[in-house]
Amino acid sequence: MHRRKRANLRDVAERSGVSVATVSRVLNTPMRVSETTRSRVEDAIRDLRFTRSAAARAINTGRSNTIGALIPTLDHAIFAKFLGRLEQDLSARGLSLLVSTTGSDPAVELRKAEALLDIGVEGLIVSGMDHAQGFDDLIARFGVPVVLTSVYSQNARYPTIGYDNRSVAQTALGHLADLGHRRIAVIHGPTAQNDRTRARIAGLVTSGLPVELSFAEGRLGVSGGVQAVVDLPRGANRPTAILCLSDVLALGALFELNRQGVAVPEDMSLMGIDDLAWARSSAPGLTTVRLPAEEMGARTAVAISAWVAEGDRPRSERLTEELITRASTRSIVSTG
Amino acid sequence: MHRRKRANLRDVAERSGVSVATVSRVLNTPMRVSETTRSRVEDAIRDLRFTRSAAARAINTGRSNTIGALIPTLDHAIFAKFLGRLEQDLSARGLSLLVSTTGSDPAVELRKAEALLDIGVEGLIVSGMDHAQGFDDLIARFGVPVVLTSVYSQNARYPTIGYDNRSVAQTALGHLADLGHRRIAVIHGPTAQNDRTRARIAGLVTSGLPVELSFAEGRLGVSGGVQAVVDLPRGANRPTAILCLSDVLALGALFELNRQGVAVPEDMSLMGIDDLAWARSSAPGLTTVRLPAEEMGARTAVAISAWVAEGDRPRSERLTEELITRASTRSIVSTG
DNA sequence: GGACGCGATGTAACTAGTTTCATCGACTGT
DNA sequence: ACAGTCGATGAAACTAGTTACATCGCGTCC
Repeated sequence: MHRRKRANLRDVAERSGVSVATVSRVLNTPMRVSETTRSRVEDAIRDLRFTRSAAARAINTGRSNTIGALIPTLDHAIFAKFLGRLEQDLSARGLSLLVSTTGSDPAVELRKAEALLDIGVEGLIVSGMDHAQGFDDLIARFGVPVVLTSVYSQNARYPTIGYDNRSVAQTALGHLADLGHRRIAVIHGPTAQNDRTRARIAGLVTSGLPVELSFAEGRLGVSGGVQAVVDLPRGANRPTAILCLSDVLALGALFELNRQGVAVPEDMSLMGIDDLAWARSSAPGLTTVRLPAEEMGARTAVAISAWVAEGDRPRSERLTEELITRASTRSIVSTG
Repeated sequence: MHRRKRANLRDVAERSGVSVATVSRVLNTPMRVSETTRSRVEDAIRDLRFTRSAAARAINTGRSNTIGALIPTLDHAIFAKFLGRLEQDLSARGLSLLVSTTGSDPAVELRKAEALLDIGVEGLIVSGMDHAQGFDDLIARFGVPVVLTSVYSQNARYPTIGYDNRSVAQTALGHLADLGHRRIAVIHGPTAQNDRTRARIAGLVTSGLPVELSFAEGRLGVSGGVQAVVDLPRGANRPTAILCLSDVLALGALFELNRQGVAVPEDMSLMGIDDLAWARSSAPGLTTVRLPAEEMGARTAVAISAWVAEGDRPRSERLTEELITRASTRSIVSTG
């Protein structure tokens, strides 16, 4: 059975004995239609199970009520949190969210951005500062609002809504330095094509704090944290604290330290960045830097919807990170 | 500055001195246009930075190249995995994915389904069997393909692509029973409005295995697992194994057991369901039942795209779960 | 050399809505 | 009683494409 043709405005107009203009008014500005004809039209709409074609609306109003988001991956809870809230808050404003994942590959990002724009998104939400050559041209061609998230910068080409990644990393390192740690191992995800990780590392390197840092790069996931701890130097070089630039890495580190019988925080302080949901519940609770992912989603929803609906280009917003001190870190001198 | 009006087909036609039909042909069936005019038109397209209006295309072709997905939450990694793969594979087939989260609330689901259909999705992907009253009417009204995921059933109203949740739970319980466990605590998420959790519990209750089960419901998250273990009975009633109906609950349980100094698996066997990425890396590695979330995403992409493009209504597909034995469970008799 | 076929192109109808402008009738004010 | 105003409605233009059908050369075949 082929689906029978859906009723359109003309059908409704014919059935209710009015013009298409009147039907359109019933749908858009019902107060301008007399009570009697309105109810007649509404009956016809119900009888014919009529639904407006979104495409036809879009062609006239120029609005698709759709926003596109380009994110590196859904596999990382921090993006999932952001996206979940973004979707909710956009939905509350009558906008739907088209999601595309890029795997952190700028070429893929460019391709998917074009696909989203072709589909007709009214605005685009993109992670990070660095994008493929040609990205700006593409945006200019479509003349569509773009906001950058997970980063904050005053002089970016597009408004940014996010945190200052250098500062985030320094907040974390400052805590460890305050506790007296001087040899600190930093575990981070891939730096290639990830400006946020690079900014965090830059923040650490330029912190000016009296610490000696060693860096280990692993894949961004629990297994990356495990591996980095396996490779940790022993003996005199051994760090007294581990700073993971992402909580998932810290989870892996915690597992591996457990496996090795290294007590946290007695024998090793451990710290993450993100404050994922489990960080509060882990044993020991994970000291971390809370990134306001949900708030970022909420603010981004507000900003982009105002931009597409009223044309208000938003300002960049800096969301502040927060040090969350739990049981996984302790002072180096309190050993005795 | 107002964005200047975007060029349309007529503009391109005028500039290149051909009719709109010819321009349309250059875009859709370039081989039917002579080389010379084609390049002339292509130049005009480039000069005017012309891009087809997706809405206008959709109105004519009846295709929006968009699929909607309704999922309970993005906060749970199993859905994120599914969705990530689904998006990738749809994208490879030229389809974009509109994501809506429902928070497991059928009323919200219904509302969001309607929003997606209004926007013009060509197909809908929905989790689970149970939906709000009115859902079927809505689908019928739009006459749009729907596939149900995370569940498998031969006699559902729509094709299902997923696993048999009763069987999944029985696979897990069977493993514990085989190891000799007789008193088993089951930790699960909310059963209200979650047919999958209910199906798993039903599978356990009707397993016919010689076990004594106790059930604890908590919120679906790490903290839910923690709390359930805190509440675990002591003394003679104490179970010898814990079965969590989701890995996130197992993670919470593991943390709390760690905190209590209960050795896993020596003093307590622990098992999950899902096989999330970290389950391999945890200390000890988590015995679990692998749910093929990614494969589900891939299969769903294939099924729905064939349905919307060629009209092939897919059959339901049962994806099989797999027992993954790791270090968190051990035989009850091997204590001595 | 005229009919035939074919590729290339144009004209105009068509998709499903929104919106402008004109019209009509009823009510108000003088 | 007659102009002025207002609310309700309709006709038709308009959005930006696709596509069926018509037309126009041009080379080929008989």
